Amino acid sequence: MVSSVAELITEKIDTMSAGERRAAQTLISSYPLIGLKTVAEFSQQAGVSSPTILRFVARLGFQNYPEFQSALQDELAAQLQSPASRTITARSPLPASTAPILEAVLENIRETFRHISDKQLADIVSQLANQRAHVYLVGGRFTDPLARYMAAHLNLIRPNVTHLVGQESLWRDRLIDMSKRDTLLIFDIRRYQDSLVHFAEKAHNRGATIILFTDQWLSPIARFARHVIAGRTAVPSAWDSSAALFVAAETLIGALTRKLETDGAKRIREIEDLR
Amino acid sequence: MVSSVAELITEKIDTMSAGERRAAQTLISSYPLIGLKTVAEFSQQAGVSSPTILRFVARLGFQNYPEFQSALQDELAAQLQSPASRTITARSPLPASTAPILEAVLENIRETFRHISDKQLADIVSQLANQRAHVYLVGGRFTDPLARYMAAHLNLIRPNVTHLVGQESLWRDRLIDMSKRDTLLIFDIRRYQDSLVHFAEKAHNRGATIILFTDQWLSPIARFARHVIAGRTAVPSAWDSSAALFVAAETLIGALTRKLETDGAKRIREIEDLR
DNA sequence: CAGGGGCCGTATCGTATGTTACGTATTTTT
DNA sequence: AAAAATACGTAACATACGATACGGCCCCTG
Repeated sequence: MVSSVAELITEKIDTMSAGERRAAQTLISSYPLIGLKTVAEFSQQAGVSSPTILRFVARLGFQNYPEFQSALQDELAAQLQSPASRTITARSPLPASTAPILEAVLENIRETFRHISDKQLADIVSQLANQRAHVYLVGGRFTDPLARYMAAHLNLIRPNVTHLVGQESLWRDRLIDMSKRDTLLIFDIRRYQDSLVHFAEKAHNRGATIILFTDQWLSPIARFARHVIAGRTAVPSAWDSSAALFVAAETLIGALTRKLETDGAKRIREIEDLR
Repeated sequence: MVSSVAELITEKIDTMSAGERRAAQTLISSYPLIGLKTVAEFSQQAGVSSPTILRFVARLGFQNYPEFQSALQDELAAQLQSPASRTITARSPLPASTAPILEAVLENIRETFRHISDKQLADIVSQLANQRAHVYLVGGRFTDPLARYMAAHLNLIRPNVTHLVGQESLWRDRLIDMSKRDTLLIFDIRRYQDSLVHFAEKAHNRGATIILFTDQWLSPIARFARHVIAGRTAVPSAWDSSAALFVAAETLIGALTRKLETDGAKRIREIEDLR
């Protein structure tokens, strides 16, 4: 099995003619970006004609140019997805140690936050800072604990926080209480649960603002969400990792606490007194 | 001067309509590859129509779609040029406000695993691998979600897993079922809860093996525990961070899955069939 | 030196892609 | 509550792109 186009080239370059070799070398010299541009640009860059490029692509075994481009894009996707994966696969196929998973998790967290801007965070925080509006939290099979964790903290720093538990039919009863200014915070990663999607849609129809924590492939709920936090979940393991979402949730809690600290400090003191 | 398309998006996202935001979120979630594909594919992926994609591109300030694609390709070229530049760009876009907390969390995770040996992990895993023995999980105020998360996974890969919920009096009733070979997995961080300590002591007296997830100052339960995972929790925030413990829990799940994969794979398949 | 085969570019064709106009639904405003 | 404005999708359009047929050139061979 040959995985990368680059390997394919080195494999077949002996069977190529002069013009095709020029195409190959041009592609390798700025791999793989030239290949993503049009045939015309590629040919001009290589100093050959368009048909030569197409013959070059055909010799690599691709049926047509778009198929060749798709292969390059898939490679690129694999590279960009987890930069750590290169070093991982470079070492050993099945390491007994936990280091690879750990590195992947750390990289996931970093990558996740690279796509979260200050402004987005600030918007979400101010949405959650409206203490008169209700905040509802709900999660899926594996993410419900995240919702629970966040609800436990939110309950401390502001009123009107509800974690929706148990059966879906129980959630539905709370829909009636949701109004335009309320917020629904949903956690949903693969495999996305129909029940969550339906619930999100209904809440959306009632005008609630939806904040979605999901994975990088985006739950269908993204369609209804005002804000989307897309966390990286891929790790070299049988399971996905929710660590990045967990850290994102913690960060949100921290930011909200800072924003509400004047009110919040008083509230927390009162709660402590009650214990 | 605005360099990256990603920055452009965060800058203009609140001037966008719902459909355009979907496009933006989709692009960011798998940045930037979807933007290199055709308008049709992009629109389908985002769940909107082609014109919406084009309106989205236009709002970002591009004259037409190819110009937008060129911008993405130029970015990609700059990134791919030097592998070192990736780590550079990896730092700068991190949101300023969350950066300190984020760095602290990452360092906490790394530091936590520095104190966990492969042998310790292996010992815990083989303790949990005994499928005939029961595994009980319980957590404190903020750590109960961690216990719940772990229980959700453990339940999939082995039988006889019980997450103890609700009032302490309910836990006590399970003590009678605990025997010498059973395992109690406890999460407890500051402030350590008396109820958990008492429960751990009683379980210990009945001969159960206790695995403790705690913070670096060690819960008093450590006295009774056979294994202790001490996670770093300190972050520059009002709250402690349980992220390191969360990752440790995920790692344990992963390691156990690998150990039980022959049995586990069959079990998971059966569970899938039942859904 | 004549003949043949392979290589490459020019020019043309069909099609997939980006673009735009228009109508409908939804939301917002008065 | 009505009307205006905005947002979104359907469908028709034009362009630009990839594909292909064809002809000339070079090199190798007899």
